[in-house]
Amino acid sequence: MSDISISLHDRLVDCGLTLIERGGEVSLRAVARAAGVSAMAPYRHFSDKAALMAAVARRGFAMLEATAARADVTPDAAEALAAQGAAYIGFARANPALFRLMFADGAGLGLPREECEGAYALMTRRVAQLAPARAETGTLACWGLVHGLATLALDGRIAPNPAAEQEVLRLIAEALARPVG
Amino acid sequence: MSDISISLHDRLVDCGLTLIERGGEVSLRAVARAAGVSAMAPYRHFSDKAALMAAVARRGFAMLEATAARADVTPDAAEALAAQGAAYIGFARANPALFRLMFADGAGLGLPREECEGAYALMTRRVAQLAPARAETGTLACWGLVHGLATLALDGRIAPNPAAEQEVLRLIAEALARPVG
DNA sequence: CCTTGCTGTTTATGCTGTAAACATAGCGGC
DNA sequence: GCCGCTATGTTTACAGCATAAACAGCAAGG
Repeated sequence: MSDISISLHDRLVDCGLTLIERGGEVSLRAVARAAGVSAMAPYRHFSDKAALMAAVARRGFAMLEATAARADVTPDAAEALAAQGAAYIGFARANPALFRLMFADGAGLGLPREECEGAYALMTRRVAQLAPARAETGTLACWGLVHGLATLALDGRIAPNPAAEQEVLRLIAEALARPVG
Repeated sequence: MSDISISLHDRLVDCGLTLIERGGEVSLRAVARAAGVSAMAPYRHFSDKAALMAAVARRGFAMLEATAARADVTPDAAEALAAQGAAYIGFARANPALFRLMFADGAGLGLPREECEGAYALMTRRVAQLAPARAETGTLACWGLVHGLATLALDGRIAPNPAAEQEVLRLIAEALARPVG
């Protein structure tokens, strides 16, 4: 098509990302159409539809990490944690289909752990700073809570309510900051 | 087929539930095959594939509520809350595809609120008992956390670890029980 | 009896993922 | 220059999907 300089491989991932950001179901054929090639062309670069979607999901995880990193600016650990959480939830709401691909559909996608856990590592660091005595439990709690709110939000189960979400995030940050009960 | 006494409508929902509990993708045709009728027969009882799946999801929500209710036995509110959470997560792990249908796929299914919130109401009651001053925030936190852990678990993002989950659930229950910070 | 409505059937259409065979273009070795 | 090789694309073909349309039997009610 217009951009002959980049490989079809990358163009397919770009088109997949664009299509999935637009919301609907993404078929291999639709991606191929968007890239201006035949329906079978993607198979020269990806063994599967799943492999193509995995490449798109990889990009998604990179975007999520970047979003969380951008939010993680203040020196105050609790505040940074809440900001990360808000960014995570905001990312899910801004890219619902991509987020679903990354987590729900991505379950069987077989992406390597490290590719998926950039944002998780950022959170781990802050939790360790806040509650070194129970870093593991704390991270699980934070991630679970934030991921749950994100999931519920994009499934339409809870209405967008940043104030309430902030309150909840602060609730858990406080609980972590307190000495072990 | 064998069971002529119950309506095809109900038999289709039964078969849908059975198929989805077995794990894989559920096609309308597969449900029809399982019920022993032609591929078009379901359309006499459900306008859509989505309508049939909504009926299955409704059953799922009833099952989830029953599971949570069975766990909600002790008088101690914090303990009961943790037990409910464990039951919720256990349900998700035991019925991954059904759980996904109920929440992720069910986003656009248009089930009425009341049908989906049986388990939620049980939780609300306990949170109100534990932290009447911030019932709303508390319920959001509990639901978000439990739902997040359930989702992460069935997406293979966290390994099954009931002990760790109990610890996390207790952490938030304690945070709620404490006076407002 | 005859119509009407309910419930099922068969048939057909356009989508999907993917297998298989074929084309073509660039490239290293002779 | 030519020969084969590999990479990358094409067309064609097939099975499975949701769903539309037309048709068939059968109960109830006039």
